[in-house]
Amino acid sequence: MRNNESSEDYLETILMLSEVKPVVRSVDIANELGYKKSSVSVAMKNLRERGNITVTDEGYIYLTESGKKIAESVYERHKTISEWLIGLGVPGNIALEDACRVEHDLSEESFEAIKKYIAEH
Amino acid sequence: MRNNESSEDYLETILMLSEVKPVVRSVDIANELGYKKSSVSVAMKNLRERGNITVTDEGYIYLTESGKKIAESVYERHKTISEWLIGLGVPGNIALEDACRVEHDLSEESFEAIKKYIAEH
DNA sequence: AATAAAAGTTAGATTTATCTAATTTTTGTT
DNA sequence: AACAAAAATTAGATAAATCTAACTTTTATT
Repeated sequence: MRNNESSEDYLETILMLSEVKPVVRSVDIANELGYKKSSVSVAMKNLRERGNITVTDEGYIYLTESGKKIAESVYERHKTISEWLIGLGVPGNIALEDACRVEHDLSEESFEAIKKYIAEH
Repeated sequence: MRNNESSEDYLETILMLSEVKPVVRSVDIANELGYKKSSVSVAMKNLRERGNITVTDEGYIYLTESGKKIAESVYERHKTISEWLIGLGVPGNIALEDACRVEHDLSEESFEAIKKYIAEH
């Protein structure tokens, strides 16, 4: 029915992991998301075929330009939404969980409007 | 992976339709949501089995108490979120589409926090 | 009452994203 | 080099929500 929520989550996770680890492998993603390695393996194959990631011979995963663009967009939403919810008094763990879902749901228009509003208040 | 988004949508649609129509039938839901009759038929069977709706011999669909509770909760979110987005300058049609998605993804805590914030501003 | 139209149901297909289990490949340690 | 451990892959299963196509039942019209 909906969008590429699953793919967006994988790309976002690759970006987040790459900020704290020297290299990102399938097994790192599996641990981070709580999925089985086999699920991640299939998902990486799809992302590779769609040109959103490259995988080296050693199994190191890198975002392509298109993948990075998606990942950064989702990650920005994640941070903006979770910080905003926390600012409204929502407990951190709940705010983060909610942000993980809502980040995929908003149109560009709505997200920009929210961002602008937050910046002004 | 996630919640009962589909079921919540059906229940919300039944509630919305019941506000503007004397009775609600499967075909009305199919038209409203743009689904095939067969899909709605299966979905109504599930909602019936879960005790969220009753269906009369004539095929009229009514929410049970539990169904109404879910539907009203989702519908309130729908209205609150869409009105808020519109208030931020998001075009109406986009705000409504976004609300249709976000309404299923917010925790009770986050929704209440947003509602409280809106009421105070 | 006969027939057409509308509504509802059933069976089977499709897609997506996960899983388990088994296998293969790679890496690291003795 | 041999072996164990870790990582990756493959094949097949499952679940959810939709679809198409065919069929049945109900309602409305002549």
